[in-house]
Amino acid sequence: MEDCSFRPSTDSLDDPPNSRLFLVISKSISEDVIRENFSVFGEIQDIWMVKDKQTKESKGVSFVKFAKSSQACAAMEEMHGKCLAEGTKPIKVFMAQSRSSGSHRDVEDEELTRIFIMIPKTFTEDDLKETFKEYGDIEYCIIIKNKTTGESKGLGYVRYHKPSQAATAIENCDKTFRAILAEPRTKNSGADNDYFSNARSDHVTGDTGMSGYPFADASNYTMGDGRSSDIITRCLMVSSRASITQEQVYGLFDLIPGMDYCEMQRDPYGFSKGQAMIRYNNLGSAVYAKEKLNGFEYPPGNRLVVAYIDDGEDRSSPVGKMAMQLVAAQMMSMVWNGPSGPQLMKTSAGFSAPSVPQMPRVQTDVVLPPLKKLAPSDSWVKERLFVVFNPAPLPVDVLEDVFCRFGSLVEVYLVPGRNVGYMKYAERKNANDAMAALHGKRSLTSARGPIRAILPPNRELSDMTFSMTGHRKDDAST
DNA sequence: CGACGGGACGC
DNA sequence: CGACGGGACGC
Repeated sequence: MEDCSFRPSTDSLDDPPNSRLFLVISKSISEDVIRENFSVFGEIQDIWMVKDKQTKESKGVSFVKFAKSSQACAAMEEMHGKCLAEGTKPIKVFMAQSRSSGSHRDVEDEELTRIFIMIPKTFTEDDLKETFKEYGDIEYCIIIKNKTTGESKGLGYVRYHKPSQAATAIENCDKTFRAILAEPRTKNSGADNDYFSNARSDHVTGDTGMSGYPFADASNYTMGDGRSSDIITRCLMVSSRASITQEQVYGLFDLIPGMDYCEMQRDPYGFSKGQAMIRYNNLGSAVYAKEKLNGFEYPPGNRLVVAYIDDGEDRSSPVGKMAMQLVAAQMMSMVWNGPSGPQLMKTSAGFSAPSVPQMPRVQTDVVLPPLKKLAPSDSWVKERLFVVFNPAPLPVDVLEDVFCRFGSLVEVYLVPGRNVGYMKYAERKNANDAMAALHGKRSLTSARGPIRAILPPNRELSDMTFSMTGHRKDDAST
């Protein structure tokens, strides 16, 4: 694997951290003797004895660089206090301070024996112990909990007895634990912002919008609501506070097939009014678009308002309104969602939709597996797909629809303000299956541009890249 | 007490 | 082309 004995000792950086030892030894000890005694602990990448520039005489100080921190730690533990030759003083072995630190303070075991990890919220301290005892004797395990509710914050500490045990755990435990050495607790300055970090809500995209947003209550229409704005037409008006381009509106509403018109509204002076008109060629698409996109955060944090507008062509009598809604909703439900679309069920409550095989809400030339349930939200994420959208992200529910089909999808996360996101899976195999199925295939509804995704490892680079080409419903004929 | 050298490019 | 959000302890 990583023999690389030909590699010149170029690594002047202390990489990985804590892999270089600082030795205080008798001036009479040679480099060869050091090598003999230390190479039994692992791959030595470099030995450097500090010598007087003129006399070339050893100053009794050496550095030994190992490939791994665990090797350096084991050597330190075993060799500290040993005599390397008759009549010489016992050697001292410390972890070398990182070259950039500038400090020459001894690194204490205290700083090398406690690891800090991310764990599922369901993990108990006993689970922690069971998981991490294979790397060495554990002094204690602690899970960080909310002090008032006692609920786990998904973070923990494991204190080992020896630095080599902590290093081995960091090197060998599952990467999803993100194990690192814990900063010593005594130092208050580093992480004293507990109050801020603890106040974080789970919803990154603030929920502050609903209250105080003038259009907030214009969301889903309700049955029996007699407002005159509830006429059903093929024509929609979308309003946005944040500036939004015609491209973006087009991309968003074109996700629903049947759009035949989309235009930003401008005032008489040509300034955008933050509104756009969209017309579909059928009522069902318009109903579905309003249902799905009204209140949708786009860009994240900006709640779109979508309402029907009367284009003079699709007036419906108040009497027929409800029937129209039900028919349109049911139709779209069959086409897009299968019988169990959560939002549409609200509209057609009590109405038993015909049983239709699950059809994806997206159009692909890939045969997608059937819908699968999402994994529980507190599932441990073992793999993520990194997805790039162009020009704009697809709605989360559409992405869920596609990516859940390979199983164990935990969450779709879109990076706020960027055209990228992550599909998180509880099982690596499912993520790989999604890649295998979608790699190079034309799929997904029309973001009018390619969507590409890669499988990023949690740490390592990966060359597994695939692209999904946007597919417009209305170019099926071409 | 006991702390920082050597070497150097390929698209 | 395009890349992030979590993560710190009452001694």
